Amino acid sequence: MLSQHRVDCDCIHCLAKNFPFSYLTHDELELLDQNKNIVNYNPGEIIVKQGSSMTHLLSFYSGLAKIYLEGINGHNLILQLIKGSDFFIGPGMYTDFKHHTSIAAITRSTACFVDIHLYLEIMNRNPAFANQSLKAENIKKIDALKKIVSLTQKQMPGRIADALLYLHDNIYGTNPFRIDISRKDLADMTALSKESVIRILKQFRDDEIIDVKGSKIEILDLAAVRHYSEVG
Amino acid sequence: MLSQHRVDCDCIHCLAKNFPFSYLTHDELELLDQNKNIVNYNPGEIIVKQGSSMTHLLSFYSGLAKIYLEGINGHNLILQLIKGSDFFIGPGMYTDFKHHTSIAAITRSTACFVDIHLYLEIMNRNPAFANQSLKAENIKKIDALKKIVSLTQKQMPGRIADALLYLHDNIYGTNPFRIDISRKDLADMTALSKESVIRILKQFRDDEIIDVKGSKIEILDLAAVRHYSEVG
DNA sequence: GATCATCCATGATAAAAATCATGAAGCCAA
DNA sequence: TTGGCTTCATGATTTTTATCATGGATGATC
Repeated sequence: MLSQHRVDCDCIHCLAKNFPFSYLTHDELELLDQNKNIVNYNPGEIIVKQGSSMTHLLSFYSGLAKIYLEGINGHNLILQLIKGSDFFIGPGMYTDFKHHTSIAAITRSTACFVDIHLYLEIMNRNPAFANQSLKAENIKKIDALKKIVSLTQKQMPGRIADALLYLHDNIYGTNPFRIDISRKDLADMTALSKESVIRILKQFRDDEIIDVKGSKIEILDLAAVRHYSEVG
Repeated sequence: MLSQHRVDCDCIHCLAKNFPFSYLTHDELELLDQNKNIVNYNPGEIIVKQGSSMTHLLSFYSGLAKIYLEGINGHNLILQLIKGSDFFIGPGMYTDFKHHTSIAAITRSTACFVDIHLYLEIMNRNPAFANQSLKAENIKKIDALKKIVSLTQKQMPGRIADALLYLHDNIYGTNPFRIDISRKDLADMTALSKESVIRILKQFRDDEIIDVKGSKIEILDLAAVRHYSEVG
């Protein structure tokens, strides 16, 4: 049944459009194509495990997955969601060459793996691509700083507002949107307990800021959500 | 009185030893040397202001400073301390070319500024240096991930333990050590209130894990501190 | 369609941490 | 030395959030 996934892709047409791969030459893309490795995943399956060796880089092809930190006492913290056509380089690159986060599929997903040695080779001979990779990494670092502020300086309504805005702006892009993640995942995104998540969602619904029906969420008052996000 | 600071340095002898500058050629170091800009700061003075344009990069020459995020409602969060010979590239590099953190002197400090265009030029023509810069940035990103875990999943004793270990291992390197930062700064490092910091320090002292006399801190039971750091 | 498992929801309670209030101690400057 | 200022310290109280307990809804499986 996994054959329903489309796996016959080539890097020239797939990666060429994506930042930072748009800076690669045709030859370099063909090199990647000959060394790629496509894998399908069912919901819940682990794609990358924190602590394992970083032998390949991940170009996420389709589906939805969560990038998360395995913390203390079994607590996970979801750093970001990743959807079709996102490229992922972990911070273990150039340092200890281990994965410092885990990635798990939320929906059925397809991922494309690129050998890390090939990536390094291309990095060394294509400075423009190296610069753009730096840029991509720094954007993630800015996001991480925002996340630290959100998680340490905002209280529950502000953090839930941030999660709702993230899902709306970055993942689904529609309103209403149907979330594929559980309340537990929302809790792991906001570093709250799942009961607290449910309580704030109920409070937002009672205040007619959002409408929640199961997994379907509609933002009724975007300005109010943004306000909660800003004041904390 | 600022003339007490030594300001007659040259990049060839100063930067050549420091990662990632050890990967630069003699000519490149001379280029830096001709374009450097040395500034002295008194305690409390702002060296880099969050939100300002990133026109120069900072090579911290001597003293002690704090790199912090200006958050919500006047709350600051100290990400790291920076001491002599540390090089600082912010995540605004390659993205919006703005500073996303502020840096303020804690003790009298001297900083050396490098024009960003020059840095970018060297990055483009020296791939080995570019790779090492990536490495330096990724090490900071790993630290940021650890910080997120510390601040979101550990409670007060674990976070204070982390701060004590950071000061001991990374900043002062001696035991006992005399901290230059206030209790308020410790609070900003751990995202706690200053009263809570004082209470945990007192608890650690009562438990004979540390000895605190004003700004002098001695770790009496390093294993206990590490244990608090690990279990949260 | 009954059973089981998982997720969602909600109230009651407990724990964690912030805030408030108040002094004490240290440090300068006049 | 005195007064003023900042930092440090500590107890009382309140706020915030997690945990616990329980029940309902939903969905898959046989």
